[in-house]
Amino acid sequence: MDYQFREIEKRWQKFWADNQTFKVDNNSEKPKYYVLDMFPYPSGAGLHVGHPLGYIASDIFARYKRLKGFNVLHPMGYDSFGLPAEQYAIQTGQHPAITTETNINRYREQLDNMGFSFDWSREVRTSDPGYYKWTQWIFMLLFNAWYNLETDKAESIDELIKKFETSGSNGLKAVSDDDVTPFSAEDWKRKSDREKQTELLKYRLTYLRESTVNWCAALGTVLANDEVKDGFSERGGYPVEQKKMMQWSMRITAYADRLLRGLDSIDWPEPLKEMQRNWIGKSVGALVRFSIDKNAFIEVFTTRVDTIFGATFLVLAPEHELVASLTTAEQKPEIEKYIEQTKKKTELDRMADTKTVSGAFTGSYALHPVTSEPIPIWIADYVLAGYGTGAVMAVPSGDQRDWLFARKFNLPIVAISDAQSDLDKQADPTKEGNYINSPLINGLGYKEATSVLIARLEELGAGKARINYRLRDAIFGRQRYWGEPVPVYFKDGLPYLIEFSELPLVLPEVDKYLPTESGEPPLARAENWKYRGELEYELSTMPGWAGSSWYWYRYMASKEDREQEVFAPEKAISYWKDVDLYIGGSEHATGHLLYSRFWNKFLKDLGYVMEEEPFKKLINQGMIQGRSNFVYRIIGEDGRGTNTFVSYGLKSEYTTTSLHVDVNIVEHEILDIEKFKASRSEFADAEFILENGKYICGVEVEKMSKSKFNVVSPDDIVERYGADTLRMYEMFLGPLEQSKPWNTNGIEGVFKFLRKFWKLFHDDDFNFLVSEEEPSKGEYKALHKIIRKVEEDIERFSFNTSVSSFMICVNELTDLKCNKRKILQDLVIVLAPYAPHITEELWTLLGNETGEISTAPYPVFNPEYLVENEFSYPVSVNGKTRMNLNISLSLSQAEVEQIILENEDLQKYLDNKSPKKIIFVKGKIVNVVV
RNA sequence: GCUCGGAUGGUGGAACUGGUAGACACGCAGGACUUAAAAUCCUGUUCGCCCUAAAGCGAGUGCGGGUUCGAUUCCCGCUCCGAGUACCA
Repeated sequence: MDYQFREIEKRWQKFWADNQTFKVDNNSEKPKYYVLDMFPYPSGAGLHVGHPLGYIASDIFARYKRLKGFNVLHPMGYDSFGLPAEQYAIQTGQHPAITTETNINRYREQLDNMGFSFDWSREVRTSDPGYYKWTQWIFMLLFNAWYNLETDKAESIDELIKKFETSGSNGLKAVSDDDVTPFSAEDWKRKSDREKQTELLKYRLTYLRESTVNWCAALGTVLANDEVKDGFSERGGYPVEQKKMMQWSMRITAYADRLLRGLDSIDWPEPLKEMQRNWIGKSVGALVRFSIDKNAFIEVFTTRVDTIFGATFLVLAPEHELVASLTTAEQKPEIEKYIEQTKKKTELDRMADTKTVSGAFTGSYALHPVTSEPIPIWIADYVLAGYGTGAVMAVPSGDQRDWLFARKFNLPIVAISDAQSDLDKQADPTKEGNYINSPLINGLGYKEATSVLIARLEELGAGKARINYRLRDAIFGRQRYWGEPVPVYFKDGLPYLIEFSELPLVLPEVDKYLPTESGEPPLARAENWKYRGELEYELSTMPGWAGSSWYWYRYMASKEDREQEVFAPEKAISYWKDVDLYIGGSEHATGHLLYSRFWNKFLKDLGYVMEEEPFKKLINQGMIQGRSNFVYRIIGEDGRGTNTFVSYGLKSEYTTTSLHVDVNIVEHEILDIEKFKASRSEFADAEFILENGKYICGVEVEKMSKSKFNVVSPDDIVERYGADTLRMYEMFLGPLEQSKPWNTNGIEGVFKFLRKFWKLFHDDDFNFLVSEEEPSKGEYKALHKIIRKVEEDIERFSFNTSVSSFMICVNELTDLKCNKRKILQDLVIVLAPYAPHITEELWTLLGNETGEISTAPYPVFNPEYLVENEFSYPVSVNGKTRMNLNISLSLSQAEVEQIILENEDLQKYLDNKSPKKIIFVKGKIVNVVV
């Protein structure tokens, strides 16, 4: 039989499902290995050919590790709460659960079609109450926790209450809201229950607070910073504005430093780590107070306290709380006008317009903390209310923005270092040279100056060293329906957790998925919610990242384990520990991957998990872009489109307009004219101007999307070439981490390879036939070359070069007409991770027990077969290639040198001079220097 | 603007710590089989020169320098492309 890929693949996929071949056990003597994919959101469009790239890579790795004797956890699930299903529900009234279920079934079908070795018994769905019960549980843990800076970890809120009871807030080192006021143990005891709860809320790791949030009116919800891109929502692209609202937040800032430090201990791509570092945005500097009068002062944050003597004015953000009280009567109109102006600017304008310098003078002055000189106070929108203290000391000689501002408003520019130059043209932020015009630090360099100054400021009570982070606490509530309900109810306006025994707090049914007329979230419509009427429930739901911030632990719980009342059994967690290899896109750098690290650290602090970091090694697979094809319609003289299309190469001779054409009717840029005519009635009688008898289409690389007719479904490829070809071809396309456009130009080559491989085991009449003969040395050499190569490639995630090596190996064996069992059996195992179906079939034909290839022993590389006695290789003289020498590897270096000296041909090139130097590389002589 | 990647034939891409650049595949050209086509197989394919052939010569990894016996690989400067980020004090 010829290579009947569809029949083989379907049969094995069924076999694996029926036999639960990839079901993994938590009790094993084998070493563990955890290979994880970022689980998908099941969208209505299904998978396109770009989605499985990472899954294929992880599947190859998982299968390889299994063959290598590891107990491999390789699960899959769905991040099934999310906006699209809800938007669809709003439009059609269909419950998001139904939409989600349908989409999941479609995803599953597509995934199964590609022969992945997932343990589906461990599947998770974030929208499943049995799952989100534990998401809610983690929320409750966070609510019941505070961050102790002394022990540098999260602790139970009961510990904090004990501290308050014994010593009040005295000596407490904790992460909290800014507005905490000190109190004694007696004060605490005198507080009412309500007051106590209000105080505790300022310490809880998830808390309710009025804060400025990103409000997206079109989506009717708030968004986290990472869900906003350039002033628009990431999902849907709707405008986002700033709004003050009472909101749930997560105190991720408590973990800022640990999140930063942890990056050094994990094997992640450097760009990704860099993104997280920037997002956390640690800056080391100082807080400095500029006093206004005896009772009031302006506090600024600066990373360059050494430039303080160059500070010639202060600038406040227009929203700064002191602006109103600082504005003098005569400056009032100007200030008000300016604030009015900045309010009108949207967030977008403000970002786009970074060149215009604008501001207004308040009329007030503050005193320089060291020199006591009066310094004018201005406001300007280049100072952000949300960062630092919302106020800066402006040093025009050292900071370009301050310099521009000083120029525009005629404020003095004072040089502070003898190394500064060109101050009339621009600011010079150099740290070189020695300070001038700086009373305390004149003559000193950067390093000493900073510590001298901070010491002095501390002495004066006017400043202190301070580390500032750009990272904000994460807004946690969403005014949406399709998410996890927050397990909280309110009493007297204060939040309380519902009882653990009431979990999961199941998402109630609603009549519509829209906010209520009074603007409350959709959950306000839920009339039959349990305890509704008794309890005033929190009406917002959790954000998309909640369910994905711990899901890898749920996979550790086997199906049986999930009956237990734990998120994952302790025993399972201590066996699997962490994810050894995580594969997914880099777009989650500042979202999912940061939140997951945060929750993981928190769970570690409370002793629920073992490791400080959840994902030891991470690989970003590149995006597969779409490759759009175009036809060119000729524009007639009347300016309207004709029904004549001109081939790409000739289009410059006409006026044309380009039209996307479905990539599925184009092959090697040649349009299938018949299919094109049939595709739409208006094209039925289209005419074509051809080149060389063909219609050549134009090409462009774009994102894969339905509207561009460039979506290629994996199902079509599987139907045509088989899953094994698809898997190998996606790997063959290029390095895993690189983004590349999809094209099928080379897929035939991979398909041919698999068929050749199949033919090795069959005679000319396609009857299975292998020889029991002892293989030759050459045959062993071909085999062991591939064993070594594939091992090396897989270990460094260079799957593309492996595919090439397989092709070389099979070509060599074909040339040798090798059909020896001893060679082929090992080759099957080495290829199995890449092409699991065909290898499983051949494994069975070879007489092995069916379905057991995944537990076969991986062949051991034997270097003996690769040693060659005679090498012929080029030898250079002074770096120029001259001639080939035959030299035995077994000779010593001295003997080789002797041969060179005696070689007449080589001597000619050496002009009979004796070589100065003979260069050996790995025992080979490569160059002779005269 | 800042940070991080990248640039190799007609195309996708190999070359692991500096050691025969262009593996492998696609495409293209020629050939075999065939009445013909498809499929399959074989040969050639970086560019230029030379050529009856065997062979030979020269250039060549975005551009310009440098280190080295030797550079796609390391260093300096530049150009272009991609990603992230953006008034962060």
